[in-house]
Amino acid sequence: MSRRGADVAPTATRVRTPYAVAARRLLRDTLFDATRDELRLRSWADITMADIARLGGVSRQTLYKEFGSRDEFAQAFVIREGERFLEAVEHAVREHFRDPSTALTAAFDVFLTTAAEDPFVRLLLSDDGTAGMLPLVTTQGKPVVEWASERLTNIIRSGWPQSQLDDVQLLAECLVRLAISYVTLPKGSTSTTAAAVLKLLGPYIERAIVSV
Amino acid sequence: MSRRGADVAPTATRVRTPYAVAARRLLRDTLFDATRDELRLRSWADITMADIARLGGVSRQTLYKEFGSRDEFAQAFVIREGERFLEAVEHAVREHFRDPSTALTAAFDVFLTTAAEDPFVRLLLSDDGTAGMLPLVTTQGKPVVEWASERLTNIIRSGWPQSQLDDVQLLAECLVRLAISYVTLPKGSTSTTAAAVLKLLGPYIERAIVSV
DNA sequence: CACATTTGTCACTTTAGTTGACAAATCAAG
DNA sequence: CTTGATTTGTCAACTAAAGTGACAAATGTG
Repeated sequence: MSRRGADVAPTATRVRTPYAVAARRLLRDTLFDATRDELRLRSWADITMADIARLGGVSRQTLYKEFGSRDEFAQAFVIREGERFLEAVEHAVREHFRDPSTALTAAFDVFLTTAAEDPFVRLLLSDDGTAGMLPLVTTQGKPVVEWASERLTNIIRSGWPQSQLDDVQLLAECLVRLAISYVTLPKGSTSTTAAAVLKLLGPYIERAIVSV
Repeated sequence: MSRRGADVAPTATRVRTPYAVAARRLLRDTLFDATRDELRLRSWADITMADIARLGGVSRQTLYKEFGSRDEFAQAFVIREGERFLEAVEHAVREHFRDPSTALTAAFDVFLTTAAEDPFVRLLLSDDGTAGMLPLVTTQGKPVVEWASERLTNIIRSGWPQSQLDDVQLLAECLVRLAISYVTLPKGSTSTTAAAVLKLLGPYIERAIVSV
């Protein structure tokens, strides 16, 4: 078993997550989890970087090395929390990948429902303003919106590959923005909202996605 | 939030696994998992330490640092695999913690069944002799037996705290030895075997565990 | 305004993991 | 049973990751 190049035999070897990669993810997850738990007790403003490091069993320095600053950490944290919703959305879309309209409605509904029930989101909304993390999905929400839009774009494109990229990007970004808006400021039931959004975007979808 | 001594407040703070600990466990798990998968393709004798390290995405040296030698690694691996069975056993015991006899029968049965269905155990038994890992649970099985005995002792003692320690240790060790024996060389159905063992050990249990 | 805390950064130490090398043991082939 | 190749186990030297203590600058808070 010499150590040159393509070793042994490529016998359908499943891609194994190498330790180094897994360890990095573990580090991030540990810190994220610590933060989420701590957020149940204290507001984001009250939690210092030193706290997070200590709770994760890591030095403050490693925390800063992994995430450049307090803000970056918060961004990453919000995105990680958001991933849960995007997974729900992805699932909902895949169940209706033939009919874009139904898919949109189902996905939007699922998103709003999941979000409304999520403890972290409730915390985020019960926020009195300056103290918490709310700005991270609104005034300073650029990274989150960009991330979610890209994620959603991929979901849509994987279901409707014939669609035009920029059309989908536009749709995805606006959907993300609407979703955030309706989560932070709900109006009516989730299904009503979903139906309304479909009414609004249905025609565009008809043109850009369906009839290509 | 000064950084002295017992910080903040001991507000029922759940014990969070610190990163360093989790990372170490991750390292071991990564290597164990790699080995288990590889064992489906090649025999233990054919798998070199270099292979394991490479599959785990780690240098051969770290592998040796974590486990002193090939043998120690194998021991640890077998024990990790065995942990699954002990969990099943623990569960079975806890369901009958009032009646030792029933607990024993159920646990023994569950153990034999779980083991018989386990892919790794099947591999271990389909072993032609010198090539595989079989010696690790028999002729060189001291660490495994000791580990399993201690584990089982704790399970029993947690259910029957009034029992005498050495009585339980004896019982546990013999149960472990019998279990290994009946796994490697089955005879009759699992329930028949379990009943037979109960018949054998029932009187001892009656004396040592029940009537104290 | 003055005081205390927190952030972000730096230079330094320690620790974990990598690399390449090597003798000794093991094994396969002739 | 001897040769040659492979593998094991160990080493010292190197690199990367994390920890430590200190500090100025920013930020709050009374």
